[in-house]
Amino acid sequence: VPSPAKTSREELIAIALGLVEAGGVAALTVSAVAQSAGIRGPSIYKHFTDRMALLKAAEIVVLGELEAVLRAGTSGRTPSARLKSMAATYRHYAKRHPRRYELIYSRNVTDDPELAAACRTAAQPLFEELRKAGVAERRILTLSRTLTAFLHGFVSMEIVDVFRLGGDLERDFEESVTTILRELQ
Amino acid sequence: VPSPAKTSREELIAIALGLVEAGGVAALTVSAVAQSAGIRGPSIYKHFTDRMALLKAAEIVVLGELEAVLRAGTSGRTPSARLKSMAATYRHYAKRHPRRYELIYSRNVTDDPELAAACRTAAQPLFEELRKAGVAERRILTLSRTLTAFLHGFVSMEIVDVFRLGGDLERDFEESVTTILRELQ
DNA sequence: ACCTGAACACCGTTCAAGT
DNA sequence: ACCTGAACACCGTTCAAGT
Repeated sequence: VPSPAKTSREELIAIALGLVEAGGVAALTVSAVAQSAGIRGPSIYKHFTDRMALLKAAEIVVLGELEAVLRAGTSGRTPSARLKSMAATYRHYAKRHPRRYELIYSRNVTDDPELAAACRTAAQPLFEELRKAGVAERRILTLSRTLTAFLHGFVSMEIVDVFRLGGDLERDFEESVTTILRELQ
Repeated sequence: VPSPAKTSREELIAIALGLVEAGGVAALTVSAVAQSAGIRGPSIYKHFTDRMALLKAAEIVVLGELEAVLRAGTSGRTPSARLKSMAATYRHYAKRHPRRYELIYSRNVTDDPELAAACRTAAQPLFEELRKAGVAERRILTLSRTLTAFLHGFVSMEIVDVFRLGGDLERDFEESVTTILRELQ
């Protein structure tokens, strides 16, 4: 006689994301997820092997969301304009959802093939734009690394507020992107 | 009748750094530090207000170390060569001490004036080199942000091994730095 | 002044028992 | 098949008691 499911994998992931959004990665505890779902802590283990698996599932959702946001936020006529709008979109996503963003790079899970695939998917829009921009094939990987490293570094330092030295962050961000993409005329 | 001190603030910080080096930030527990120092967990609170204070003290040590390493590792005749060697030094420090590096950006402590001061100190060598390189004063803050954001982003993605797409990371790093510093003739 | 054991409220996780 | 309570080994932290 099976006991009826009070929740589902999908609902648990949604709850997990809500907890992260509200209180950061540390707030994503097995007990808190269970409580929100109306079950007891141990029951979580019927849906996920452990807390890390829950974290991983949430990370994959965020990476998919980021990809969609990047695609939707990229506009402009020139390749340069499109890449700049994509960079701005990346930054705004991270600033609007700092907890979700930090989840991606919290690296609780390492060396996971599914997560690696999700990372590549999230990076896809950038590759496509660089290709459309006519960047030489052997230059694409390098330039994408320059840009993603800068974007990740800038927004994570901004979220954490390392930039306490004043100045105009909007302007600095734009000038930085312009510097990095200078070769695109 | 005072009970004799079995340890000191300095020893506890050294132990804390050793634990981070060995097992990451999560391995820095109050009990583990206490055990290494030959005292019981609760006694830690006679030396530090809480675990965060211990973390903060360790972070400050690492930031000081980073500054010293950057100063020692910067060489070359031209401004461009000096900045490139500083960038390479930064990367090598992070790769050699990934756990210590991640401690700096783990951001367990936020909005702390002492920590902010230590961050500024660690960033000082870069400002000095940019100034020596003759970069216009109103451009220094922007360019330093471009470079530090890139450096932090690159090494943290490298540590975590997001770069699973092959290619030559050494070359990509150097080309990226060259791109960012292009304006230095 | 510093160290201690006992205690508290929390973790993640396992497991036998329920339905 | 899923949920439960009890249990375990861990956290960080407080506090009264020791010296």
